[in-house]
Amino acid sequence: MIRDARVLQPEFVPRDIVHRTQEVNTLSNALEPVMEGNAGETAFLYGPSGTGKTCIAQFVAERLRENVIDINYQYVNCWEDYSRFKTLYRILEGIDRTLDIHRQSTPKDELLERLHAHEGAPYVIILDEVDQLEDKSVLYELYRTRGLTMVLIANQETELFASLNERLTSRLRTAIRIDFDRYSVEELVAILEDRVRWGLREDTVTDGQLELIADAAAGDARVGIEVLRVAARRATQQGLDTISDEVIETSVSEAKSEIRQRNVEKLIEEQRILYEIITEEQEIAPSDLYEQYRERAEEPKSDRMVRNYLQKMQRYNLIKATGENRGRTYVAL
DNA sequence: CCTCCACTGGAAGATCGGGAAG
DNA sequence: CTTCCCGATCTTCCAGTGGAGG
Repeated sequence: MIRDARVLQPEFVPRDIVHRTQEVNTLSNALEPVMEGNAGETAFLYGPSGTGKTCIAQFVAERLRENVIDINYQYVNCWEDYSRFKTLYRILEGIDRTLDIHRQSTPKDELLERLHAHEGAPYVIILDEVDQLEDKSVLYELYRTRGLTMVLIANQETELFASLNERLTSRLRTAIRIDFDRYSVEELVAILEDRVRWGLREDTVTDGQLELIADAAAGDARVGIEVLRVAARRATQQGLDTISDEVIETSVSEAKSEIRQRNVEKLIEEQRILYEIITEEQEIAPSDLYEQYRERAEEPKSDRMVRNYLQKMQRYNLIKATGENRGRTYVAL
């Protein structure tokens, strides 16, 4: 059934983009000066998750690298590398192969100095989930770095700019802005068809079934591809030659819970205790939550730290805080 | 309406762990 | 070995906020 499992992985970047040609062209134009060895325009990619922002940024950057011999390119996920240090470290990794990766502590600001000292080929960096950056001033420092071209990815413009200071805001106002809307069912079907062509054997799934998947994914390609992956795996386990409607139906919820499970696995012990309490209670007031946590944890952290944990869990879309101040409750999703 | 106080989240400083320097 | 420096984590303190309950 499955011909090439990599094609069904979430991080897979296809050889051809079947939609979003407008967005691809706009981003290509922004990066055009890199072809002549100059810095490109700063580009902003906005849109909900699963609308192809990351995919298109990587696609355009990869294509650029194929056409220009002398170019450096690095993808940074600011969700994982959220601190100033980690971000700069990751960016340096893209140009400085001799950087001693075992060295945990470096003299203060040596990272930025090294980056500024770098002279040579144009450097294109993609900063994904840039709104997750703890210290946004690093963006200003990067903006000022010669020869550096930034592609910034975030969910919402207003949310991102709210966390930036004026100096940075006015600079970034001139950046090229590209909006990504949710995929329509037809577009999503086309994307899934493409994955099926490369990832699965022929005639294992009908167009009608892809429509079913696209419909359940509600414009989110990540969910759609995950459903396809789970369905193909299930059908294989059941010894089927083709994917049945029944398999798709059960795969939708399984795919969604697998996406959630992957996030739960990223939690540390303390956060998992909190997640457990909240899922048991469904909805809980802050003081009750703090109390129950103190009872269950072997060495409970302070309430302030618990609030930090809760914020992180909200970003993972595992829980939700409703209401403000006294009216606040935490709800399991 | 007003007051109270539970709750949030920023700021500053302490502590931890690991690596480098002496 | 000790001392210093770093980033990360955590605590302490606290100002600001707005819903609950008189």
